[in-house]
Amino acid sequence: MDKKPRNSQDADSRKGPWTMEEDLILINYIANHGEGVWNSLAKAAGLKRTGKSCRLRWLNYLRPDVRRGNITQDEQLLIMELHAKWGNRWSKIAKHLPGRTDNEIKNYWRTRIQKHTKQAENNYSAPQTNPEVPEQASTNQVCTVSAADLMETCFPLSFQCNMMGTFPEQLPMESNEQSYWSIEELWSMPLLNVD
DNA sequence: AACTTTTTCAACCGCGTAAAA
DNA sequence: CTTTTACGCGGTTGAAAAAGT
Repeated sequence: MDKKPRNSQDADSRKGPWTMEEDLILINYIANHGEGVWNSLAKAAGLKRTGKSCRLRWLNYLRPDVRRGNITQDEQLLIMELHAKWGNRWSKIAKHLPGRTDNEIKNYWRTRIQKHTKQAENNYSAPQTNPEVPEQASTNQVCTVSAADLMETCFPLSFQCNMMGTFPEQLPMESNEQSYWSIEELWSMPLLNVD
């Protein structure tokens, strides 16, 4: 019957999906005043949103340089490489993928990569109750096969070396021999030479 | 064509840390 | 120096879309 025993701060802030009006207000405000200082920005712009919400909306969606949609093969591989190195440091990983947000990469990893990793794992070690979690990149990962292991298993060494140093924004793409696999091909690979 | 299950992804939450008071 | 407030990050959720039956 009553409302917000809130901190007076975000007393009655809206939640849920952003409307087009809200988007426009935010875009317009930032165009005129710049981004940052999100709490006061939210108020000043007249948005009934928390600063947090504004920040997220701007960073992940409205910012002019966000690039959403299809992750390229290069990006897939880069994500795998960096995740193998750093674990779930999404923000850090995102810094190496221009236009991609931590949120998107995190989503991508969980839905497209982690799922398949688990599947692959189950395929070669089904009856194992508690497989060893490889100690990996400081953060706890939910997946039990690290991307590093997977890479090791799936990629020819020469290719790995190729990737690790300077990641190819432009590698010889259409060379005669296959240097890349699509993520689908990748996951369908046998994984049997893991003992 | 209608219903059910699965997948995707925008947005929320809590927590740790940094900055301000 | 201590307390409060803001920020940024990573984990998680749930509605909508897509895929399956």
